[in-house]
Amino acid sequence: MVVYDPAAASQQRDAKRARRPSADAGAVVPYDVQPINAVPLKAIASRLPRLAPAPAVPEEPPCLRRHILPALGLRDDLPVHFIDRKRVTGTDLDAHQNRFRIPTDGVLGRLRPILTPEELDAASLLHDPAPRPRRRPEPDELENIAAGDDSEAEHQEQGQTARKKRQGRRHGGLPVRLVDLAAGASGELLLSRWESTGGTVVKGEGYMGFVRRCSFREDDAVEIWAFKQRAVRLFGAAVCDESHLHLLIVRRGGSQSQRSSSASTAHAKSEG
DNA sequence: CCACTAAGGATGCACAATTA
DNA sequence: TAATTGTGCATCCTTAGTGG
Repeated sequence: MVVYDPAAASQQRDAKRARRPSADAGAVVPYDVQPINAVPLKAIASRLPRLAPAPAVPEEPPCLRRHILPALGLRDDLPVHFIDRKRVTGTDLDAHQNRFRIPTDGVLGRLRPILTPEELDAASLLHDPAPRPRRRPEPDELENIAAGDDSEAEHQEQGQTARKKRQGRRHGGLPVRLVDLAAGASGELLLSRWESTGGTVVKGEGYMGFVRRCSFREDDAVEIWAFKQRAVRLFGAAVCDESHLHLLIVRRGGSQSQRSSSASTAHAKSEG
């Protein structure tokens, strides 16, 4: 097993490309995608919030290239990027929440550099929104919010601080697929960063169905890996098609010893 | 078939708790 | 102390059920 180092791999690919521009299909820059350095990384980096030290890149899941990528119809030599690790929370699995939160550090520091500007834009990750201060609205703002709402006006008359929540904006998102060793790939979900909190989530209709089938449970430690197959054409012929961005969620270690057996079961299931 | 209603799903804001 | 994360819940949307 080789620890995958995206930076080192990138350097190797660059070196290869310099020698043999099209010999290594896995290293070919897709014809219709701007190179990663098209993203104004310097500009982004200068505005990045202070990030925690990047976690050491763990080993790739053993069956990733042998089973998962082929099962998804993807090339087995795709670059796979470690995004981050986190502990699954109750809200990640809550049927009413219907979303999976991605740690901000991983999104900004490791996921964002691998996406094109178009993809970043779709996920609301292209620009860093100015942080909106958390504050209670001024009385005149309350009036505006409550305009046309008699009950709200009554509340104010009663000296209550109750107010209506603003209806959230629909953020849309970047189409992604979540992948789990037990559940396989989800349907098309959306990766999006919220304007209000800057939190990044994967959401969508099929999420809860995916969660019900997946191998992780609340309080499990999981790693998040990302991979995406870019379209490659050779002499006008499609060598491989563009795929969705895939986010692989793998349970690793975990604090719950009783879950280790189910983890191995899930792993064995995916292996077999 | 259409209109109405209720229940549950989907979404994202607000804020408390936690962390660095 | 500021930034980040986790949680509660308001709001809108969709769909199933019901009655005319």
